[in-house]
Amino acid sequence: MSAGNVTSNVSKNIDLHNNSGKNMTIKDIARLAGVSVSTVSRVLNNHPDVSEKAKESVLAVVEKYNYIPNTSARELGKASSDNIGVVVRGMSNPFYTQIITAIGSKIEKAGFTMVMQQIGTSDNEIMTAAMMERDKRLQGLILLGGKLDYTKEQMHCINVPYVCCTFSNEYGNLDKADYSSVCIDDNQAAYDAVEALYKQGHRKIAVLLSGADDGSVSQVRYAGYERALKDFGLTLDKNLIIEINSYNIADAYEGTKQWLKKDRDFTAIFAISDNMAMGAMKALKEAGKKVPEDVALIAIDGIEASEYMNPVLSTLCQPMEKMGCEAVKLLVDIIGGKSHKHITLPTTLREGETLKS
Amino acid sequence: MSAGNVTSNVSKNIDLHNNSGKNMTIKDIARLAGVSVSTVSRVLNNHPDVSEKAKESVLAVVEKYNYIPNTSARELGKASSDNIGVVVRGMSNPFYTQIITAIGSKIEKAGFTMVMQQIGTSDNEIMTAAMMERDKRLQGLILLGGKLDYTKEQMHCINVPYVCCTFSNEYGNLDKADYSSVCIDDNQAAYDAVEALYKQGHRKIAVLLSGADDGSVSQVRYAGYERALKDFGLTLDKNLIIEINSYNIADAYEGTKQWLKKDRDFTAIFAISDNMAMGAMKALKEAGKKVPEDVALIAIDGIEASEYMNPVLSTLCQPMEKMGCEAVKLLVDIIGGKSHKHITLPTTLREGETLKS
DNA sequence: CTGAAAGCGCTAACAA
DNA sequence: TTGTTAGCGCTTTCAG
Repeated sequence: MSAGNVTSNVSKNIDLHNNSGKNMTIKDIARLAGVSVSTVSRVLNNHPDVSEKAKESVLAVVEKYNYIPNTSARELGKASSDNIGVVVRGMSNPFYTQIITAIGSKIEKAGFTMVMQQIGTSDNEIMTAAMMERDKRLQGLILLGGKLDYTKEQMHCINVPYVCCTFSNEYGNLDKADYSSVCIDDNQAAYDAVEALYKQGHRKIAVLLSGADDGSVSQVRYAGYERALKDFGLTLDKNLIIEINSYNIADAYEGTKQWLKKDRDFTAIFAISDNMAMGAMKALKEAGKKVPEDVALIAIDGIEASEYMNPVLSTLCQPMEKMGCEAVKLLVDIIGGKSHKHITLPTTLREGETLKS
Repeated sequence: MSAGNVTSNVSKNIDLHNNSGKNMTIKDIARLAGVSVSTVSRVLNNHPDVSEKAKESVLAVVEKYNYIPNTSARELGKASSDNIGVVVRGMSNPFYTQIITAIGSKIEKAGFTMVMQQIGTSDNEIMTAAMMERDKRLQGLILLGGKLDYTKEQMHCINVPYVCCTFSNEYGNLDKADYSSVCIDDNQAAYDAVEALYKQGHRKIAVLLSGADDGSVSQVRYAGYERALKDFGLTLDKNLIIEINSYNIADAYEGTKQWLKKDRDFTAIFAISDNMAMGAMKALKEAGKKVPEDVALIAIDGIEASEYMNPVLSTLCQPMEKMGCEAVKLLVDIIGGKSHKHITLPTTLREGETLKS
C-alpha cells in the first residue's frame, strides 16, 4: 500500500488510539499532515519558506495530536545553538534567586536562550557544565556560586567561554585571560563589616564562619576580618572564632549555641553570611543575649529573608541584580569576540537593627 | 591510509590540539583506543562483556582526553530508560527543598535515576513534564507544587504515570484512577489552625491568603477557615480577609501593612503559609502590635526559616520527608503495574511562640 | 569478546 | 516552496 492512500485510514486509526501509547515523532506528523518531515521541521522552527497551506495542515495535526518535539534529538541534529548555560550551585539558595531572574531576562534580551541547571552543594559543577556544553551545544556558560580554587586542568573539559558569577578564582591557578568574573570584594566587605562594628565601639568581635581555610568564600571573608582586626589594632583571639563547616542555618544555630556555652568575652559577632547570622540570632536569643543591646551582629549578603528577621539584620548587601546583568553582558561580549574581564562590584550597607543599640 | 596505521600520528596530533576546539565523540575515543565504538559504548556503560585490556585502553583514552559523552545522543539512542522525572514549581521555594532531598534518595534506592527540572512560578509544568517525558524517556513523573485544576485535556500530552506531590486535583476533572497524589488535608489543616486559635480564646480571627477562589491551595485552606468559623459559631467577616494575590513574603508584608491601617477589630491571624506569616509578622511589629500578646499568629507548612523567626512561628507542619518518600513509593509501584492511589498525610502542630501569650 | 550497521528523532544542505 | 537524504553522537541487535 502506498503511504498516501492509507493516510485517512491511518489517521482514524491513530485518532482512536490517540496518545494511548508512545509519543509521536515528526514522521507521524508528516504522514498525517501529508507533507515531508522537513516541511514539518520548517513550520516547527518558523522558517519562512513554507506555504500557508502546508503550515496550516501541519499545525492542525500538531495541535490535534498534542505533538511535542524531542529536544534531545533537536539539539543533536542542530549544528549549533544560541544556548547559554547557567549552572547554579546550591538548590534553592535564596541568595541566587534574584540573580537568576536578572540573568534570565538579560539572556533573553540578548537573543540567546537560557538553559539552567541547579545542582546540590556536593555536586560537581564543572562536570555538569561540561555535560551541558556538549548536550546543549552551548555558546557560553555562567557559573553561579562555584568554588574559588578551580585549576586549569579541571577547566580543560570546558571549551566555551564562561564567567564566574559571585565568585572568582583566588585559590586556583586559572589564567585571568581565560575566564571572566563578576563579584564583590569579599575581603573588603568583611573588612567593612568589622569596621562598622568597630565604629560602634566594639573591640571584642567574634566571627561566625564556615571554615577559616576551606578554600571557599568563607576563607576570603575571614581574611578580611583578620585584616581589619590588624588595622584597628585588635588582636586575633582564636576563642572568638565560631567555625561550623557549612553554610546551614541550622548548623550556625547549633554551632553558636555550643560556642556560647563557653562563655567567651565578646560584644559583637560578624557572620560571614546572612543565613548564618539568622542561626546565630536564634542561639543568642535562647541564651538570653539581646541583640543589639548585649551583642551586635552584622553579616554579608543581603538576602530577602534577613530583612524579615526581628530585629532586622544589619548587613552588607551584594548587588544581586547588577551582578546577574553584568555576568550576561560580559559573556555575550566574549561570545562576540571581546576578551575576558573581571568586574568587582561595590556592596551597600543595610543599616538594619542589629548594629546600633 | 588505513585508520589503524596512523593511530599514533593522529594521537600525537590530537594531543597537541587537545581540547582546542570542539568536543570529542565516541568515534574519536574508539579510534584512539584502537577499538570499535560499540566497545567504547560498552565500557562506558559498564557492560560485562568486555576484556580487561579493551576496558583499560578505552578508559585511558577517556581519561586522557577528558571525554564526556553527549547525554542527548545517549538518551536518543536508548530505547528506554530508568529515569523518573521531577518537575518542581517555584524556584528555590524552601518548602520543597526537603521534599526533593527525600525524593532524590528514594528514587536512587529504588534503582531509578532522578532527573529534575525547576520552573518559574508562571511556567507551564505540564509542558515541561511532557517535554521531559520525550527527551528523557521517562518511566514516570512526580509533580511538585503544581496546580489543583488540571483537566483531562491538559494531561493528555503526558503518557507516563505521574503523582502529584503536595497537592491534588480538587478543582480539576481528572479521574482518580488516572493519577496518584500525596498531600495533607489542606482544608483540615486550616481548620486545625483556626481551632487552635479558637481554643486560645480568639473570636476575631483574620486570614491572610493569596486568593479566596484562585484555584490554588489558598482557596482550599480558605475553605477550611470558613468551615471552622461556621463550626465554632463565628461569623465570617469580609473585613478580616487579607488577600494579596501571591505567596511572596514581600507582598504579605505590604498587604498586611495596608490592611492594618484600616484598623480592623481582630485578635489573631491565620496565615495560609509560613512564608506569608513571616511577612505579616514584620508588618505587625512595625505597627506596634506585639505577637502573641496583642495578636496571635498561626500558619501552615513548617519550613525551616519560620523556626528561626523571633518569636518562633506556630504552625502546622507538613511531613515533608514522608511526602517525598511516599510519592516515590507510589510511583514505583505504579510503574511496577499497581494502580493509582491517593494518600493523605497528617500534619503536626509546632507550638512555637506566636500562639499562646 | 568484538565489530558492523541499523536506528533514535530531528535538522539542514541539496536537488527538484 | 517542497522532498530526499545524510548526518548529529550514541546504543544495541546481530553476526562473527
